[in-house]
Amino acid sequence: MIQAIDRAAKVLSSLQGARHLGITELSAELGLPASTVHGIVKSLQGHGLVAQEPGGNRYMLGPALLKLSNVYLDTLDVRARAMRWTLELARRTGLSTRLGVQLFDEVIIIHHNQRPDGSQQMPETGLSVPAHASAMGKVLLAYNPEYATGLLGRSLRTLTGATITDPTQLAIQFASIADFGIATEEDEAVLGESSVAAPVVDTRGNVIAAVAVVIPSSQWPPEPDVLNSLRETARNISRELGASTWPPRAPQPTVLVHPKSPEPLTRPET
Amino acid sequence: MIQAIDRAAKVLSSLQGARHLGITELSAELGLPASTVHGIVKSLQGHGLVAQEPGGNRYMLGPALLKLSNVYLDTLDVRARAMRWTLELARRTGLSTRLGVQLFDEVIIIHHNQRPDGSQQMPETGLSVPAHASAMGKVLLAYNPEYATGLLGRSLRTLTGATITDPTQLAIQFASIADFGIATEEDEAVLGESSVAAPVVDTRGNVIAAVAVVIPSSQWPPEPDVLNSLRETARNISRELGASTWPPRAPQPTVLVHPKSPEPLTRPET
DNA sequence: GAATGCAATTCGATAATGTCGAATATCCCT
DNA sequence: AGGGATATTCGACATTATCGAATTGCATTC
Repeated sequence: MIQAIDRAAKVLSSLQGARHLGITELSAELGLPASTVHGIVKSLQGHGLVAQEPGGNRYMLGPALLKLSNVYLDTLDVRARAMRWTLELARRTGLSTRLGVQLFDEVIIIHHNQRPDGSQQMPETGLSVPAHASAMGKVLLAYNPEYATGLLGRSLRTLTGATITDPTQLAIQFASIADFGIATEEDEAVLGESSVAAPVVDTRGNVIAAVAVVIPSSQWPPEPDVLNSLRETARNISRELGASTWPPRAPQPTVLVHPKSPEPLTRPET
Repeated sequence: MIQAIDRAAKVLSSLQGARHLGITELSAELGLPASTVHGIVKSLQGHGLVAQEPGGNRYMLGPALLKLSNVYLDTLDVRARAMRWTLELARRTGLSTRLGVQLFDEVIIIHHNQRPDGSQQMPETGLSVPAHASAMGKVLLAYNPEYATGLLGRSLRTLTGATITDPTQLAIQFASIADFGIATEEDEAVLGESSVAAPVVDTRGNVIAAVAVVIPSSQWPPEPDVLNSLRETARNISRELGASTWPPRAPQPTVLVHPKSPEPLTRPET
C-alpha cells in the first residue's frame, strides 16, 4: 500500500465523516504534521477531489467525486441489467426495492426503486448501511465467509435496539442464508423498517450484489408471494448476467476466530 | 503536488474515461511502468476507490466513490438551499432546471428538476458538460476570468455544429454576461436543447454556482417571463446564502492571452 | 492435454520523493 | 492595532515509492 495514497484516501474518509475540516483538524485526526496534510489536501484539490469551503480555510469533498461516481454507476453491468427487474419487483410487491454491493463492512445501495404507491420518498441510491444490520449485507457476508470471519472478530455497531451484534448469532444466520438463499432483517438498521434480500450471481458463480425488498415492520413477516417474487428477481438478474445456477453454491461456512464455544461453528452437512 | 497522489488521480481519471482497463493498458496510457501502476491501483483498491472487474484482470472505478459523492452532495450548502427554489422555477416555467458548479473546464450538474409535464426524463444530477458549451459554464467562466483566460488559450471541443469555439467570440459573450447576469446557449452542447443560466452568489460575493433553465430549441428564444423567473430564482438562492447584492459585481474582464487583434479585449466601461 | 504467449504480480536495490519541523504569511478576533 | 491561531512555504533528510527483472498465473492455440 503506497503511503501517500493511503493517506490521501484517509483524508477523503475523514472529510466524509466530518463534512468540513481545517488542516489542523485533519492533522489531529490522522496524527500527521500539518504540513504533510496540507500537501496531501492540495494535491487532492488539484484534481477536484477536495474543495475549499467557500469562505476560506476549511476543506470539504470535491465535485470530481460526483462525476466519478456517476461513471461508476454507468459502468456497473449488474445495475443496468437489474434495473428493469427490480422495477418489476417493486410493481409486483408494492414495496420499495434495493440493489446493493459490498464496500468492506457496509452495503452501498447502487439502485433504488420507490414504493409504487405514488408517495414522495427519498432516493436511496448512494446510501450505505452497515452490512451486519441489513438483509443485503447478510447475504453478501454469508457468501463472503473470508471477510465475514474477520468482521465478526471486531465489535459491531448497534443501530437500533434490535441490531444483532453477537457474532455467534450472526454466524448461525449466515449459515442458514447460504442454505436458503434468503436473508432477513427486522428493525435492525432502522426502526419500523425490515427487509428481505437475495444474492445476485455472475457467470463464474460469485455473489456480486444483493437485491432486497423493504417491508414496513408493521407488515412483517412478508407474504410468501413476496419471497417468491424476490427469489425470482434475483434469479432473473443472475441469469441475465450469465449465471448457470441459482441459488449459488453455498460457500465454506463462516468460522468464528475467537469462538466462545470450543468447537468452531459449522453448517450442518445436508 | 505529491507525485503518487497525482498519479492516483490520473488513474481514476483514466478509468473514468475508459470504464474498464487492465494494468498494461493503464501503464500505456499514463506512460509508467506496469509495476508502478499496479502499486497505485492496489492502493486505491484497498480503499474501495477502484474495484476489480468481476472476472479478473481488469479494473474499474469502485463503490467508495458513490458513498463519497453522496456525502459531497449532502455537504453542499448551495444545493440544499437551492432545491426548493429550482423546483419552484420548474413549476413556474414548465421547464427542466439545473444547478451546476465548475470543475475545471466542465460544469457538473449538482441538482436537476425534471420538466413538470409528467413525462419520463433521465435524471441529470452528476452529469457534466464542457463549460464553454453550456449556459451555466459561461456564467461560471464569465465570473472566473482568471480561469477563463487560460481556458480560451487552449483549443476547445466541438460538440454540435453550433458549438462556439472561437476564443474571441466567447470573450465577447463573457463580457456581456458579466454585465447582464444572464448567459445563453443555443444548441451548443446538445442539438435541440438550449439553455439560459444565471449566477448564484455567496456571502462574500463569489459566484459559486449557476442555475439554468433548459429550453427546447423549438421554443427559442425564451419568453421574458422565463428570464425574469430565472433571475429571481438566482437572486433568491443567493440571498438565502447571505449575498447582499445581485447580480454580482462584474469581475475584471477576461483577457485573451494570444489575441489575434493587437488590443486585448475589454468590456466597455459603463 | 501440453505448450506458448500475454498480462498481472512479486521482489529488491536505488535514488528520487515525500515527509517533517521550523519559519513565514495570512486571517480573524479582541 | 495587536495577538493568537491557522494555513502555507521552504529545504534538509531519510524514508519511501519507483523501476526493471524475474515469477506466477491465465487463457488460448495447436
